[in-house]
Amino acid sequence: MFEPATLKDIAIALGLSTSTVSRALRDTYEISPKTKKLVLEYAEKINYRPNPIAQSLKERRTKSIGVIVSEVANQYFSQAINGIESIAYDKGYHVIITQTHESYEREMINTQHLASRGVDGLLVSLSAETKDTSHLQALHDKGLPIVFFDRVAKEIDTHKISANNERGAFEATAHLINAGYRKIAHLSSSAHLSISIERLRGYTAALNQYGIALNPDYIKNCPHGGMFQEETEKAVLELLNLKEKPDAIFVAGDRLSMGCLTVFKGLSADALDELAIAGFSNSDMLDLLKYPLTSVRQPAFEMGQIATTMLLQLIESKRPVTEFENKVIDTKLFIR
Amino acid sequence: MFEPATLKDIAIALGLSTSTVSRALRDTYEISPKTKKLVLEYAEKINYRPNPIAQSLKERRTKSIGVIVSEVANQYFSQAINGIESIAYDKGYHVIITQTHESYEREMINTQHLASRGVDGLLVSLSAETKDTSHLQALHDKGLPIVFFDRVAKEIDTHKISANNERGAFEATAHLINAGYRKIAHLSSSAHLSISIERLRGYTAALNQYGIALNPDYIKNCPHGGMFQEETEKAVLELLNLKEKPDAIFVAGDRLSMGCLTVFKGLSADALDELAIAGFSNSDMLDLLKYPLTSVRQPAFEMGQIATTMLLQLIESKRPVTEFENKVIDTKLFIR
DNA sequence: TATATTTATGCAATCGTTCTCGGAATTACT
DNA sequence: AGTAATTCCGAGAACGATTGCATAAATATA
Repeated sequence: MFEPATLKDIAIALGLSTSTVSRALRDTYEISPKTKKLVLEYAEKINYRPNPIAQSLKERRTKSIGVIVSEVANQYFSQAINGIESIAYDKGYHVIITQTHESYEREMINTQHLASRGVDGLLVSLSAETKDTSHLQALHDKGLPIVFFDRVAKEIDTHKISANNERGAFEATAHLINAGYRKIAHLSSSAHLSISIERLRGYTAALNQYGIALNPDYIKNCPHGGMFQEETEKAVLELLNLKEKPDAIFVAGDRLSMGCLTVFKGLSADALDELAIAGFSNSDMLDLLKYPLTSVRQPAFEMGQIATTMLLQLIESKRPVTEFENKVIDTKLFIR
Repeated sequence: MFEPATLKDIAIALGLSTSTVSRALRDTYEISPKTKKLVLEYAEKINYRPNPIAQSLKERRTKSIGVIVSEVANQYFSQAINGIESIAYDKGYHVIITQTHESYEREMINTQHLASRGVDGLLVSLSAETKDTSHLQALHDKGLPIVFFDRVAKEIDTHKISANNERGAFEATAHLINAGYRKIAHLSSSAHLSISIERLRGYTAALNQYGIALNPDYIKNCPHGGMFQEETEKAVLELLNLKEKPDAIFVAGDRLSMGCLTVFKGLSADALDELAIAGFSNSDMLDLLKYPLTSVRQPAFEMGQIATTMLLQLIESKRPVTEFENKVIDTKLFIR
């Protein structure tokens, strides 16, 4: 079986003590250049690698960060993860990705799992089901660095980074209005998520600004963020069956946008006649779609990078950080 | 800061030794029921959790498996990862996902990283660039369990699971032939990948069976599997600029299929006149595309599950396994 | 009652590192 | 030459959990 060399092996081979070898490898000043060279060369020769587990045990850190997202099979998150990795690997940190599939229970399990596994920090985007964040609050209180991205917990005081959801939603809605639509519905994820609240705010602000009355019937929520297509389908059909049928829909999420289009596909052409759709999406296949989807795109990669930079800063800070940042980044509108 | 309770804390609190506490918690027969109860209740009360790092150091296993894929922002892989997780988490294993972005160098780095981090096993799908698999062979020789999925290394003797690429390719090509196309091109990933070889074989077999001569000009490879759109674009345009322009293309990969369609989008309608396309893809947005794409879909989730089951079997096997399985699973054709 | 056996617990080593001490050996200074 | 300062290195204790071995106490046996 697989037996990597240890400090002790080197020490014995060179007739030194493990302390000396350890110090030589970490380039401490108290070791003579001669000895250092000897050790370094031998270590190189036998391809010595310090055992990260022993190091973790000793140093009480794992050089790894945990990521909690709803699912990787989502363009926004997979792009954000790429951003996270790009920074983390640069700084020598491992990234452990976990998925909640929008379930509160899985979010708690994953949180526990990562915490007990001893990650040095957490990058979290809340699940659609999550209303109570005390599982995260508890860890944060115990000193575990946490940074929220995209779907943030407003009640937890830590670094947060999100897109300018309100403005993005405003722009998309305004675009629909400017294109002549007046009966604009809004399809959103679960109502309590930060992103849902902000996007709703942008939507209503746009209606307001253009003097369009808000119709409560036009607002539909999908508590599972589109994880269950039936939920999306029900919401869309309810909208289309209103006596005052909307002529446009502003959709608040990637998965929901796709779900919505999928519902459309099953409908006759005249049911969709002149029905416009705009929505948040980070897919890069939108140009290939049959049905044109004006999209609000989030800078996912950059958000991942920034979140990670913030987290590593928290992790590597000497003294406890008490000033927290709430960074907001602009989205981009792609008209189709 | 965050100081979890240790065995010692319990031992001191109850006036016992750490060994007794440890044994009580692991329910050893030599501890009296009285003491066990005492320890268990106290541990429960203070919410004791054994330190996994210390356990790993002692037991020489980490209860984690490493996954190497080209990228998670790929429907096939994200679905496979869901399958992997579903099994791994059930059995108490962590999953560490890494991405190669189709780069050989990153594959080596990730492999090293995971190995030194002490994962108990590896689930690997090779990068498009990888020709030499000695980095994996070396670890396998040292006893690290490895299971390949999708893009397998034929020269390494271990469990493997892949789709029936040859038959899938055959069916897709045959479908194009049956639909009346005769000048069928083939766009593929890097030529040395197992999946490329098998899909090419299926393609040629279909042509053969229907008595269509194979035209070498019709076969184009993209060494980076579509990671660089320019590469894909060049290949597609070369095909379309042939004097004997193909009337259909069979595409061997998910990303390539999308890349191909993206090229199409930039072309005039008559350049595409009667150009059919069929390809491997696990996207669930295909029905929403402007351009119909007949797809070969792999059972990604199941493949992830099976690969993980195989890996855990290797990991938990008492004696070294020498008989390896090469599992092949059927794909499914979706005609569009 | 004296000895053998069982039962229940503690001691100490171990996994691979890091780091605090302290102590040789060498060099510098009166 | 004798002392002080410097340079270099090793012993050993952590980190938290597991486990072989020893041993005290309790019980059984003669």
